Amino acid sequence: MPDRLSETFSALADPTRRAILARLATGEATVGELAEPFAMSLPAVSKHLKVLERARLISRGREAQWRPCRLDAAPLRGAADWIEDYRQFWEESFDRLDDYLAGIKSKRPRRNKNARKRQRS
Amino acid sequence: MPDRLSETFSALADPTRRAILARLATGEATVGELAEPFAMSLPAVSKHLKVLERARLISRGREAQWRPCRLDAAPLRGAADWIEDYRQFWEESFDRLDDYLAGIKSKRPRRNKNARKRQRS
DNA sequence: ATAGTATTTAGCTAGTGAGTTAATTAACCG
DNA sequence: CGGTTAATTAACTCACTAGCTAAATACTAT
Repeated sequence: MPDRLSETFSALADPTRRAILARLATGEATVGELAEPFAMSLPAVSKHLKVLERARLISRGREAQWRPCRLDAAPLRGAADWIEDYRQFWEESFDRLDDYLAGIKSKRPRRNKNARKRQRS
Repeated sequence: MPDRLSETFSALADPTRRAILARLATGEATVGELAEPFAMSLPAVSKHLKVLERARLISRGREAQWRPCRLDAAPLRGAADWIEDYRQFWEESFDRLDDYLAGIKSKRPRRNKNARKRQRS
Protein backbone atom coordinates (compact mmCIF):
# COMPACT_ATOMS: atom_id res chain seq x y z
CA MET A 1 0.00 0.00 0.00
CA PRO A 2 1.51 3.29 -1.11
CA ASP A 3 0.65 5.77 1.62
CA ARG A 4 -1.03 6.05 4.97
CA LEU A 5 -4.09 7.92 3.76
CA SER A 6 -4.82 5.28 1.12
CA GLU A 7 -4.48 2.58 3.73
CA THR A 8 -6.93 4.36 5.99
CA PHE A 9 -9.56 4.93 3.30
CA SER A 10 -9.10 1.41 2.03
CA ALA A 11 -9.69 -0.02 5.49
CA LEU A 12 -12.86 2.06 5.80
CA ALA A 13 -14.16 0.91 2.43
CA ASP A 14 -15.82 -2.17 3.86
CA PRO A 15 -19.07 -2.19 5.83
CA THR A 16 -17.95 -5.06 8.05
CA ARG A 17 -14.86 -3.18 9.09
CA ARG A 18 -16.79 0.02 9.72
CA ALA A 19 -19.24 -1.93 11.86
CA ILE A 20 -16.33 -3.38 13.82
CA LEU A 21 -14.96 0.09 14.46
CA ALA A 22 -18.41 1.27 15.53
CA ARG A 23 -18.60 -1.60 17.96
CA LEU A 24 -15.17 -0.82 19.35
CA ALA A 25 -16.19 2.77 19.88
CA THR A 26 -18.32 1.45 22.74
CA GLY A 27 -15.37 -0.34 24.33
CA GLU A 28 -12.89 -3.16 23.93
CA ALA A 29 -14.05 -6.50 22.58
CA THR A 30 -12.64 -9.91 21.80
CA VAL A 31 -12.55 -11.40 18.32
CA GLY A 32 -15.44 -13.72 19.13
CA GLU A 33 -17.56 -10.87 20.40
CA LEU A 34 -16.80 -8.81 17.33
CA ALA A 35 -17.61 -11.71 15.02
CA GLU A 36 -20.92 -12.56 16.66
CA PRO A 37 -23.16 -10.09 14.75
CA PHE A 38 -21.88 -11.15 11.33
CA ALA A 39 -22.98 -14.03 9.13
CA MET A 40 -19.36 -14.77 8.43
CA SER A 41 -16.76 -17.24 9.60
CA LEU A 42 -14.37 -16.37 12.39
CA PRO A 43 -11.32 -16.47 10.13
CA ALA A 44 -12.97 -13.90 7.88
CA VAL A 45 -13.42 -11.54 10.82
CA SER A 46 -9.87 -12.26 11.90
CA LYS A 47 -8.68 -11.09 8.50
CA HIS A 48 -10.70 -7.90 8.73
CA LEU A 49 -9.09 -7.26 12.09
CA LYS A 50 -5.68 -7.74 10.57
CA VAL A 51 -6.51 -5.16 7.91
CA LEU A 52 -7.64 -2.71 10.59
CA GLU A 53 -4.51 -3.43 12.59
CA ARG A 54 -2.21 -2.81 9.62
CA ALA A 55 -4.06 0.46 9.08
CA ARG A 56 -3.38 1.26 12.75
CA LEU A 57 -7.12 1.67 13.37
CA ILE A 58 -7.11 -0.93 16.12
CA SER A 59 -4.55 -2.46 18.40
CA ARG A 60 -4.65 -5.66 20.37
CA GLY A 61 -3.68 -6.87 23.79
CA ARG A 62 -3.32 -10.35 25.21
CA GLU A 63 -5.39 -11.72 28.02
CA ALA A 64 -5.19 -15.48 28.43
CA GLN A 65 -6.53 -16.93 25.17
CA TRP A 66 -8.32 -13.75 24.25
CA ARG A 67 -6.91 -10.96 22.15
CA PRO A 68 -8.95 -7.92 23.12
CA CYS A 69 -9.21 -5.27 20.41
CA ARG A 70 -9.39 -1.58 21.06
CA LEU A 71 -10.11 1.34 18.78
CA ASP A 72 -7.17 3.47 17.72
CA ALA A 73 -8.77 6.41 15.96
CA ALA A 74 -5.65 8.47 15.30
CA PRO A 75 -5.46 7.68 11.55
CA LEU A 76 -8.98 9.01 11.11
CA ARG A 77 -7.64 12.46 11.80
CA GLY A 78 -5.74 12.51 8.53
CA ALA A 79 -8.75 11.24 6.63
CA ALA A 80 -10.99 13.86 8.21
CA ASP A 81 -8.48 16.59 7.41
CA TRP A 82 -8.31 15.52 3.78
CA ILE A 83 -12.07 15.49 3.34
CA GLU A 84 -12.48 18.74 5.21
CA ASP A 85 -10.73 20.56 2.38
CA TYR A 86 -13.76 19.80 0.22
CA ARG A 87 -16.45 20.87 2.62
CA GLN A 88 -17.05 24.13 0.78
CA PHE A 89 -17.83 22.16 -2.37
CA TRP A 90 -20.51 19.92 -0.96
CA GLU A 91 -22.05 22.75 1.01
CA GLU A 92 -22.07 24.78 -2.15
CA SER A 93 -23.97 22.12 -4.07
CA PHE A 94 -26.33 21.88 -1.16
CA ASP A 95 -26.97 25.59 -1.55
CA ARG A 96 -27.67 25.10 -5.20
CA LEU A 97 -30.18 22.39 -4.37
CA ASP A 98 -31.85 24.77 -1.95
CA ASP A 99 -31.97 27.40 -4.66
CA TYR A 100 -33.43 24.90 -7.05
CA LEU A 101 -36.15 23.85 -4.66
CA ALA A 102 -36.90 27.45 -3.78
CA GLY A 103 -37.16 28.19 -7.49
CA ILE A 104 -39.61 25.36 -8.04
CA LYS A 105 -41.69 26.54 -5.14
CA SER A 106 -41.95 30.18 -6.20
CA LYS A 107 -42.44 29.14 -9.83
CA ARG A 108 -40.23 31.98 -11.00
CA PRO A 109 -37.07 31.59 -13.09
CA ARG A 110 -34.01 32.28 -10.94
CA ARG A 111 -30.78 33.95 -11.84
CA ASN A 112 -27.65 31.81 -11.85
CA LYS A 113 -26.14 31.98 -8.37
CA ASN A 114 -23.27 29.62 -9.23
CA ALA A 115 -20.30 31.04 -7.36
CA ARG A 116 -17.73 28.30 -7.99
CA LYS A 117 -14.50 29.71 -9.30
CA ARG A 118 -13.26 28.08 -12.45
CA GLN A 119 -9.66 27.99 -13.54
CA ARG A 120 -10.14 27.38 -17.22
CA SER A 121 -12.87 28.54 -19.53
CA MET B 1 -20.08 -2.61 -4.33
CA PRO B 2 -22.41 -2.99 -1.37
CA ASP B 3 -23.23 0.54 -0.25
CA ARG B 4 -22.61 4.16 -1.07
CA LEU B 5 -20.24 4.87 1.79
CA SER B 6 -18.02 1.93 0.85
CA GLU B 7 -17.98 3.14 -2.72
CA THR B 8 -16.93 6.62 -1.60
CA PHE B 9 -14.14 5.42 0.69
CA SER B 10 -12.99 2.95 -1.92
CA ALA B 11 -12.75 5.68 -4.55
CA LEU B 12 -10.70 7.80 -2.15
CA ALA B 13 -8.33 4.94 -1.35
CA ASP B 14 -6.06 5.72 -4.27
CA PRO B 15 -3.57 8.59 -4.40
CA THR B 16 -4.06 9.13 -8.14
CA ARG B 17 -7.79 9.57 -7.67
CA ARG B 18 -7.32 11.90 -4.72
CA ALA B 19 -4.92 13.97 -6.80
CA ILE B 20 -7.49 14.12 -9.59
CA LEU B 21 -10.11 15.38 -7.17
CA ALA B 22 -7.67 17.95 -5.83
CA ARG B 23 -7.04 19.14 -9.36
CA LEU B 24 -10.76 19.36 -10.08
CA ALA B 25 -11.25 21.44 -6.96
CA THR B 26 -9.50 24.22 -8.89
CA GLY B 27 -11.90 23.92 -11.82
CA GLU B 28 -13.05 21.71 -14.66
CA ALA B 29 -10.50 19.80 -16.71
CA THR B 30 -10.38 17.42 -19.64
CA VAL B 31 -9.13 13.85 -19.40
CA GLY B 32 -5.88 14.80 -21.10
CA GLU B 33 -5.25 17.65 -18.73
CA LEU B 34 -5.96 15.43 -15.76
CA ALA B 35 -3.65 12.73 -17.06
CA GLU B 36 -0.76 15.04 -17.77
CA PRO B 37 0.84 15.06 -14.28
CA PHE B 38 0.87 11.28 -13.98
CA ALA B 39 3.42 8.77 -15.25
CA MET B 40 0.57 6.60 -16.42
CA SER B 41 -1.19 5.82 -19.66
CA LEU B 42 -4.32 7.67 -20.69
CA PRO B 43 -6.52 4.59 -20.46
CA ALA B 44 -5.40 4.12 -16.87
CA VAL B 45 -6.54 7.65 -16.02
CA SER B 46 -9.73 7.05 -17.93
CA LYS B 47 -10.41 4.08 -15.69
CA HIS B 48 -9.78 6.13 -12.57
CA LEU B 49 -12.27 8.67 -13.85
CA LYS B 50 -14.81 5.96 -14.38
CA VAL B 51 -14.37 4.84 -10.79
CA LEU B 52 -14.84 8.42 -9.59
CA GLU B 53 -17.89 8.77 -11.81
CA ARG B 54 -19.50 5.59 -10.50
CA ALA B 55 -18.87 6.92 -6.98
CA ARG B 56 -20.61 10.15 -8.06
CA LEU B 57 -17.53 12.15 -7.12
CA ILE B 58 -17.24 13.62 -10.59
CA SER B 59 -19.56 14.16 -13.53
CA ARG B 60 -18.77 14.77 -17.15
CA GLY B 61 -20.02 16.96 -19.93
CA ARG B 62 -19.43 16.86 -23.65
CA GLU B 63 -17.74 19.58 -25.63
CA ALA B 64 -16.71 18.51 -29.10
CA GLN B 65 -14.17 15.73 -28.64
CA TRP B 66 -13.47 16.70 -25.04
CA ARG B 67 -15.23 15.33 -22.02
CA PRO B 68 -14.71 17.96 -19.33
CA CYS B 69 -14.81 16.60 -15.78
CA ARG B 70 -16.10 18.52 -12.81
CA LEU B 71 -15.96 17.80 -9.11
CA ASP B 72 -19.13 16.58 -7.46
CA ALA B 73 -18.32 16.62 -3.78
CA ALA B 74 -21.72 15.65 -2.40
CA PRO B 75 -20.74 12.06 -1.50
CA LEU B 76 -17.93 13.39 0.68
CA ARG B 77 -20.53 14.68 3.06
CA GLY B 78 -21.51 11.17 4.09
CA ALA B 79 -17.89 10.17 4.50
CA ALA B 80 -17.18 13.24 6.60
CA ASP B 81 -20.23 12.58 8.75
CA TRP B 82 -19.15 9.01 9.37
CA ILE B 83 -15.65 9.96 10.40
CA GLU B 84 -16.88 12.83 12.50
CA ASP B 85 -18.47 10.37 14.93
CA TYR B 86 -14.94 9.31 15.90
CA ARG B 87 -13.46 12.74 16.41
CA GLN B 88 -13.64 12.48 20.19
CA PHE B 89 -11.52 9.34 20.03
CA TRP B 90 -8.62 10.74 18.11
CA GLU B 91 -8.70 13.98 20.07
CA GLU B 92 -8.72 11.92 23.22
CA SER B 93 -5.63 9.97 22.20
CA PHE B 94 -4.02 13.25 21.35
CA ASP B 95 -4.71 14.33 24.91
CA ARG B 96 -3.15 11.16 26.22
CA LEU B 97 -0.05 11.82 24.16
CA ASP B 98 0.09 15.29 25.65
CA ASP B 99 -0.22 13.81 29.09
CA TYR B 100 2.50 11.34 28.31
CA LEU B 101 4.89 13.99 27.10
CA ALA B 102 4.05 16.20 30.05
CA GLY B 103 4.78 13.24 32.33
CA ILE B 104 8.15 12.64 30.73
CA LYS B 105 9.00 16.27 31.09
CA SER B 106 8.12 16.60 34.78
CA LYS B 107 9.70 13.20 35.53
CA ARG B 108 6.90 12.38 37.96
CA PRO B 109 4.56 9.39 37.67
CA ARG B 110 1.10 10.55 36.63
CA ARG B 111 -2.26 9.28 37.67
CA ASN B 112 -4.36 7.59 35.00
CA LYS B 113 -6.39 10.28 33.32
CA ASN B 114 -8.00 7.85 30.86
CA ALA B 115 -11.59 9.03 30.57
CA ARG B 116 -12.78 6.68 27.82
CA LYS B 117 -16.02 5.00 28.76
CA ARG B 118 -15.94 1.25 28.47
CA GLN B 119 -18.96 -0.91 27.93
CA ARG B 120 -17.65 -4.23 29.13
CA SER B 121 -15.44 -5.43 31.98
C1' DA C 1 -1.74 -35.33 30.20
C1' DT C 2 -6.17 -34.33 28.12
C1' DA C 3 -9.85 -31.82 26.78
C1' DG C 4 -11.95 -27.45 25.77
C1' DT C 5 -12.09 -22.62 24.18
C1' DA C 6 -10.23 -18.66 21.42
C1' DT C 7 -7.86 -17.33 17.62
C1' DT C 8 -4.79 -17.67 13.76
C1' DT C 9 -2.69 -19.91 9.74
C1' DA C 10 -2.84 -22.66 5.44
C1' DG C 11 -4.60 -23.46 1.22
C1' DC C 12 -8.05 -22.84 -1.81
C1' DT C 13 -11.61 -20.18 -5.05
C1' DA C 14 -13.75 -16.33 -7.17
C1' DG C 15 -13.90 -11.65 -7.96
C1' DT C 16 -11.89 -7.19 -8.49
C1' DG C 17 -8.34 -3.34 -9.09
C1' DA C 18 -4.64 -1.13 -11.37
C1' DG C 19 -1.91 -1.14 -14.99
C1' DT C 20 -0.34 -2.21 -19.89
C1' DT C 21 -0.68 -1.96 -25.38
C1' DA C 22 -3.45 -2.09 -29.40
C1' DA C 23 -7.65 -1.14 -31.56
C1' DT C 24 -11.91 1.59 -31.83
C1' DT C 25 -15.12 5.44 -31.53
C1' DA C 26 -16.18 10.35 -31.84
C1' DA C 27 -15.60 14.79 -33.20
C1' DC C 28 -13.09 18.25 -35.51
C1' DC C 29 -10.46 20.39 -39.67
C1' DG C 30 -8.94 20.94 -44.35
C1' DC D 1 -13.15 12.11 -48.10
C1' DG D 2 -8.88 11.64 -45.25
C1' DG D 3 -6.24 12.93 -41.38
C1' DT D 4 -5.68 14.46 -36.53
C1' DT D 5 -6.85 14.77 -31.82
C1' DA D 6 -9.43 13.14 -27.58
C1' DA D 7 -11.03 9.53 -25.21
C1' DT D 8 -12.81 4.92 -24.56
C1' DT D 9 -12.98 -0.11 -25.16
C1' DA D 10 -10.84 -4.67 -25.66
C1' DA D 11 -7.94 -8.02 -24.14
C1' DC D 12 -4.62 -9.27 -21.33
C1' DT D 13 -1.46 -9.62 -16.89
C1' DC D 14 -0.51 -9.41 -12.11
C1' DA D 15 -1.55 -8.62 -7.48
C1' DC D 16 -4.64 -8.45 -3.99
C1' DT D 17 -9.21 -8.99 -1.40
C1' DA D 18 -12.96 -11.45 0.68
C1' DG D 19 -14.70 -15.42 1.66
C1' DC D 20 -14.59 -20.54 2.74
C1' DT D 21 -13.05 -25.14 5.34
C1' DA D 22 -9.76 -27.59 7.75
C1' DA D 23 -5.74 -27.66 10.46
C1' DA D 24 -2.65 -25.63 13.77
C1' DT D 25 -1.51 -22.77 17.80
C1' DA D 26 -2.15 -20.85 22.39
C1' DC D 27 -3.81 -20.79 26.55
C1' DT D 28 -7.13 -22.62 30.47
C1' DA D 29 -8.98 -25.94 33.30
C1' DT D 30 -9.65 -30.59 35.02
